[in-house]
Amino acid sequence: MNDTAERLMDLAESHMRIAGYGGFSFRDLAAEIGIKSASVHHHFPTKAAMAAAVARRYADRFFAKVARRPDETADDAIAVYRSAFKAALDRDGTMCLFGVLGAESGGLSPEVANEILLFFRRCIEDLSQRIGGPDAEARAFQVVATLEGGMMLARAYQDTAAFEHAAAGLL
Amino acid sequence: MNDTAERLMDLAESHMRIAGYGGFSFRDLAAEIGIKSASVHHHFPTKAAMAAAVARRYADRFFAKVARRPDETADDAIAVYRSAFKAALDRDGTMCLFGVLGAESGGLSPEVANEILLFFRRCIEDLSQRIGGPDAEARAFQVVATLEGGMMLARAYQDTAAFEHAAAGLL
DNA sequence: GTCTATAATTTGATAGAC
DNA sequence: GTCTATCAAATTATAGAC
Repeated sequence: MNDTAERLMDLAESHMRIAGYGGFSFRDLAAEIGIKSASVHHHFPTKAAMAAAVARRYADRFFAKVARRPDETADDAIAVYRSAFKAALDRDGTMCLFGVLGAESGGLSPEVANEILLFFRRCIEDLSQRIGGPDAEARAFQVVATLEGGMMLARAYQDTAAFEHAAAGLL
Repeated sequence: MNDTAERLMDLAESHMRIAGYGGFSFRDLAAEIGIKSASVHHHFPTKAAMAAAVARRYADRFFAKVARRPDETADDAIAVYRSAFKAALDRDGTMCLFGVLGAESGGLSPEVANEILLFFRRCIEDLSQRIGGPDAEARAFQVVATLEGGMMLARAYQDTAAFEHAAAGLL
């Protein structure tokens, strides 16, 4: 992966986390790094392919960040997920990429919609195992829903305190 | 409010709840009821104004549906909100209009973004009062976040069971 | 209230030179 | 890897007739 492609993905991710899939065009990205939109197609054949690539990179980084700790408890696992989501919010006030894309997934191409499904399936599966017990899966759904919903509220309020309030009751 | 405007709002709401603000055009709506896009501008001056009107109508209906019951407990109030959100999901599998718009609110015009903020503020204020107690506001944020996030997960999974799992732990 | 016609802009994408 | 040039399509919106 060369440098220009990385910078394009950085910009695409940033725009999508603010305004969704429709929140950027190849011309926007090209202008921001000083090239032409035709050159963007050299790195990514279509917009959908680019969004899918950005989604995969986001997922890779996310799951590296929440990797299982030795001797962790169920509450530890939940805290790790909460911290991972919160980090993005604190950095620049933007929400989880998959929270944005998931909300508008009904209008996205199958290749992007599939990445969304893979991300959340993996979240639920991983968290369920780490929480354990009879209601682990339902609890995992609750944790992910609360964190994603909390980020959405923080976005609407333009105040990260909304996320803190929402997530406070999880532990 | 005449019949054509109502039908246009019905369609706009449906499209937005599936694919967000970018999920419809005036031409789409016009074609679906057999008129031309120029005629849509007779009912709504701009797309943003139309979206704001749809948002206000959705909020009015929502708050009528969750209106406070006599002698309700805190759990009753939470159950009322859960039922109201669930109803939409069961009807056609689409999520809350404000959940979709909230996620992409960073790219929406101020007049639409403001309706989003008003809706969630009113949700939190109403729910806080009906829950009561010292941590009522944080609890209200948690409830709304979990329900909105749960709908988003149900959308991504294309399975309403995801919402059920997420919301199960609220009561 | 709806139409035709059209303007002005943006968008995703391609062909081919350098 | 980036460029110029361009295309076809879509989008929001307006003017003015009926």
